[in-house]
Amino acid sequence: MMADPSLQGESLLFLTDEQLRKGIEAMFFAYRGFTADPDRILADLTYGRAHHRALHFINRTRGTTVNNLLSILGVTKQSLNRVLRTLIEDGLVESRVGRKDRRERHLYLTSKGAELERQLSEAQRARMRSAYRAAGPQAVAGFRQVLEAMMDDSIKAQYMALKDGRS
Amino acid sequence: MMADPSLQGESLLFLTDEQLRKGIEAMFFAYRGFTADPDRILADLTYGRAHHRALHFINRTRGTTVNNLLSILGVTKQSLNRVLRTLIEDGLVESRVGRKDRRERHLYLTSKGAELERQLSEAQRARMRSAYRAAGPQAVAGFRQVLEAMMDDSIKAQYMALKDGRS
DNA sequence: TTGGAATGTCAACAAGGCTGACGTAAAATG
DNA sequence: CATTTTACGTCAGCCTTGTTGACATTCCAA
Repeated sequence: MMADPSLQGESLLFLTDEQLRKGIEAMFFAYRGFTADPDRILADLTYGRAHHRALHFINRTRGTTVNNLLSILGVTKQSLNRVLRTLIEDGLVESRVGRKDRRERHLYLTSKGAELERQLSEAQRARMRSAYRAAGPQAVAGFRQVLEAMMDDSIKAQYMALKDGRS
Repeated sequence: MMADPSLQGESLLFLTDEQLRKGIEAMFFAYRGFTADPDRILADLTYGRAHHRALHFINRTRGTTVNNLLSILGVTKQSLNRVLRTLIEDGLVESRVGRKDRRERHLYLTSKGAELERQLSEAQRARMRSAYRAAGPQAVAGFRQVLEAMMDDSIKAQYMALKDGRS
C-alpha cells in the first residue's frame, strides 16, 4: 500500500510518464472487470452491452425522450433505434407518445424490463461494492474525483446533471 | 467537495445503491473521455482502438510473443491477427521468428510504429495528467486502489505482472 | 401555411468481436 | 524415432454495434 513514491506527499512533481501509464493500464483492465458481470448475463440472452446501457439510462431517467437518451449515450439515432426496437418488441421497454409534444416518444421500462435491469445492475453493483469496501472510503472519494476530472467537458455536464438531480 | 455524506468518516456503512450507481456512471462517462483523444487521432488513419491497444502493449512488452499479447488483450487470435497483419503490412510492427523457439513470433515496433504509439499515448497521458493534477495525489492513490480492486482476479494478475516488472 | 424539429425506417457499410476448420512448423514427449 | 502438442497463420462465416445518407411522417411554431 502506498508503495509508489510519486503518490506520497503534497505535490505531484514526480508525475512521470511511468506513473501515468500505470493509471492508463489500470483503467483499461478495470473497465474489463466493470463490464464482465453484466456481459456474462447478457451473453445468454440475445442482448449486448448496448442493450444494457439503454436499459440503465431509461431506468435512471424515466420517461426520457429518445433525443435525450441519444445525447446521454453518445450514439446515432439509427444505432440506438435498432437496440430500442428489439427492447420494445421483446416487451422490455414501452414507448409512449408525448402528451405535450406528440412527436416525442417517452421511454419506460416494463416490469419485465425493470427486472432485467435490476439483475444487470445488481451484478455490476456487487463488484463495485466489493471494490469500494476493499479500497476504503477515502480511496472511493479519490476515485470519483479523478474520474470526473477525466471526462470531456460536454460529457461531464451530462454526468453532473444526472448525478444528483432528476431530469 | 466531499459533499457526499457516505464518503465521510471511517466506515462505509452508508454505501447505498445510489452511491454505487454514481460510481458506475462515473466509470462509464470517464471511459469515454479516456478513449476520446486517441480515437480522434485514429479516425484520420485507417486504424481503430484495437490497433491502439496492440501498439500500446507491443511497446510496453517489447519482443512479446503473439500468445502473450493475446492473453493481455483478451481477444481471439483471429481477431488480433487481423489487426496485427495490417500493422505489419503498413510497417508499424515487425514480427521476428523466435531464436530459442522458432514457432514463436516476437513483436517489435518499428520507428514508424513507435512514432504513432508515442503520439497516441501522449494524447492519452495529457488527459490523465490533467485529471491527476486536478484531483491531487491522494485522490490518485485512491483511484488506483479502486481500479485494482475492480479487476477480475485473472486480469489483475496480468496487470500486476505488467505494472512493475518487465516480461 | 409553411418551415423546421423530432422521430422512425431503409439501405449500405465498417470495425472488431466471435467460432470452426485447416495447415504448417517446430518443440516436447513417449 | 514416432507421435502429440503447441504456436501461429489463415480462410470463411457470423454477430453486435457503430457509422452515413436518404427519405417519410408527424406536428409544433413562426
